[in-house]
Amino acid sequence: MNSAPRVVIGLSTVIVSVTEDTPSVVVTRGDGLAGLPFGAFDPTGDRTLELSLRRWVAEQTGFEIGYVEQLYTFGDRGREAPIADLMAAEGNAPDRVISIGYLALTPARADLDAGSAQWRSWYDFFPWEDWRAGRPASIEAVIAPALRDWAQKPAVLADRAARHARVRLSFGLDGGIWNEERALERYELLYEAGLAAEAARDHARFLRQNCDPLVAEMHPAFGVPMIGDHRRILATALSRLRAKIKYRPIVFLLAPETFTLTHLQLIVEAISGLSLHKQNFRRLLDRSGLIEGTGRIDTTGGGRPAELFRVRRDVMQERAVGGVHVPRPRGD
Amino acid sequence: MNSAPRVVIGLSTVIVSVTEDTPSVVVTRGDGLAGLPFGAFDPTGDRTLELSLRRWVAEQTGFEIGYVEQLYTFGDRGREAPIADLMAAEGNAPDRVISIGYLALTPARADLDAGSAQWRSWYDFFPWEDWRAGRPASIEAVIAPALRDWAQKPAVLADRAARHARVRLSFGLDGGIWNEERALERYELLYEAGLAAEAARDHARFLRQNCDPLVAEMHPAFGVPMIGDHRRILATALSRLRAKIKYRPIVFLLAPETFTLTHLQLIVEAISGLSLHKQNFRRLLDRSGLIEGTGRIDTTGGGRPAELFRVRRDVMQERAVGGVHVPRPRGD
DNA sequence: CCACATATGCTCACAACGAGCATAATTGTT
DNA sequence: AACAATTATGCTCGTTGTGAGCATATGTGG
Repeated sequence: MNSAPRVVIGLSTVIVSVTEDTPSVVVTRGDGLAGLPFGAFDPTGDRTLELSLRRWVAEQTGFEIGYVEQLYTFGDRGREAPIADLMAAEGNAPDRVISIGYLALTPARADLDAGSAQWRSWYDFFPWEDWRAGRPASIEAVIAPALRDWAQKPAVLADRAARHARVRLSFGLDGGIWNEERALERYELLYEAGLAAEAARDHARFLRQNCDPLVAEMHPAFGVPMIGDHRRILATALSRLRAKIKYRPIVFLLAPETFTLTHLQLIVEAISGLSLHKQNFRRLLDRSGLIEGTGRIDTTGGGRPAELFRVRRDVMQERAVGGVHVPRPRGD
Repeated sequence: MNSAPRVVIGLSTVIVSVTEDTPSVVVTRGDGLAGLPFGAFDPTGDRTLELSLRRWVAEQTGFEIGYVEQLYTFGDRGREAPIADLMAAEGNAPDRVISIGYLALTPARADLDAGSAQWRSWYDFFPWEDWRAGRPASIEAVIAPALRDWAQKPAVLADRAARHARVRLSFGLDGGIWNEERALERYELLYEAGLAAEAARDHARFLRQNCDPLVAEMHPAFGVPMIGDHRRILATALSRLRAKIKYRPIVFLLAPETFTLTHLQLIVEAISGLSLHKQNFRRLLDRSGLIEGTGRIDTTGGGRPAELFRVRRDVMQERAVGGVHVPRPRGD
């Protein structure tokens, strides 16, 4: 009965939280390989996509998520969402899986219910994205050479030039400037160049080979792989969050009720992967009018105690803008 | 046979072009009510969503689209994509329709093939969004009173306050500032307030009534309605384009090969719905380094002839940013 | 009392930007 | 030919934004 093709909508969520200086995401350990929380949309039951998402995230991880936004819808054949495998294992393989990625932000690292989910730094998956202590050495040592090799491959000169330009632009090599927002672009480039473990897996799968090349020797500089298209979705979340933090006051969704300015700065630095000028960060926040001091003081730090601030929720909504302005290097 | 639920992926495209000072989109006339070009994704045939889109846009309108980006995926029950009706009419009703909106930009208004498609100003659908000649009178005269009525309806004080705040924020009433990027927010508000004709239709449909309330008397200030969720997708496109034009050099995708600076300014003004300061616009473009003068001159204008410029395509790619900076009013 | 650490306040130079004046090069009119 | 009308282009001026760094305040532990 070859009636209508079976389409399944897979929803995957990047749940982000920052503790101290670590930006964490919820991953499911599952069969050893990390993955995002995911589930299938119920076409007959769920009224909206987002409600569906909230429902099964609560079921799976045991806590209610607050802020959620849609990231992107993927539908490439050959880069299927892991729900495809799950259903195939049940002898229920769909003709096609459409994968919708979501981003959720939570202030504190809420305790996770089951043992199947845990928090993990997103820089485990993208080591090259953390520039807080300067440019990661592995870029020049490992990633750049591999990408240059890839760029040299095409026979036609123009193709080589195009590849070199892409490498230069996305990774800021050869005097180019680093743009932290281009995280997705960088991951996609590594995937295309066969330097993401997922690329080898998808390729083997396409050839219907039965090996599991994810265990193949891949240099740690290229990060920890994930199931299905989940690292792609995570990279999308990274890019979106880094861009949005600049023009919308969403940092506060990641901060606790009261916080010191240093605390807030650590969150922004964790997200953007850059280190910021302390005094200017304070000035910016001061002028934004988005926060107000509580009289209280935090004495847990080493030096002079810091004042605790809180968000002015009334102003939050009003503000069209209200980002935190990650600086560009000037004349450098 | 109630086996697997039938899910259909509908793709709709907002194809944008600007001629003179009119931002146009391709709409299909169809049964009298305007709609965007749309089609169903073929789960077994098409390799990617975007390829599917390009294929049937070419089939339907007869020209190849260039730049395309995904907007958003809608799945609300009760606000279905028009493909649901189309399939239902064929006795082939799906259990659920997921609607993915796309935005395409073309420089010139390419000739449309069949008679079923035509270009139309997007301000026909959103008259309140055009502030180029100052604040539209219909906002204060028609829209604001209707929204204030709606905001007064709830019995609980807090609900009324919340509604008033939303109205004030999105439409910049009572001293609030107008943010042209919030086009989607404004349309959604009008829909929720029952001031978009589509809301009445969806409501009647939900009640399984058979009337067609779209023909009901709705003041022209609320704009021309569209089939299905297409005006929602169009509003999404408007918001996205207005935001993106500020930080990415995408204006040039809407401009011809060579153009005068005034021409470019007209495009930006048409998109943003605002009028800009001429000299500052020039200075900004000059400093961006994104364009270069051809020696040639355009004499079609009334006064002093203007120099023709072209894009420096090499620089286009390099630039992380490169928007056109629509100004905020200062101290107003 | 001192070294140390962190928080907080302030200045300075320069870039970005909103606004408007002035000038240049056309066409059409008297 | 002089002049108004129109549009393009060049420039200035004052204000605000911002990168960078110095200086001071306030806690801790020797």
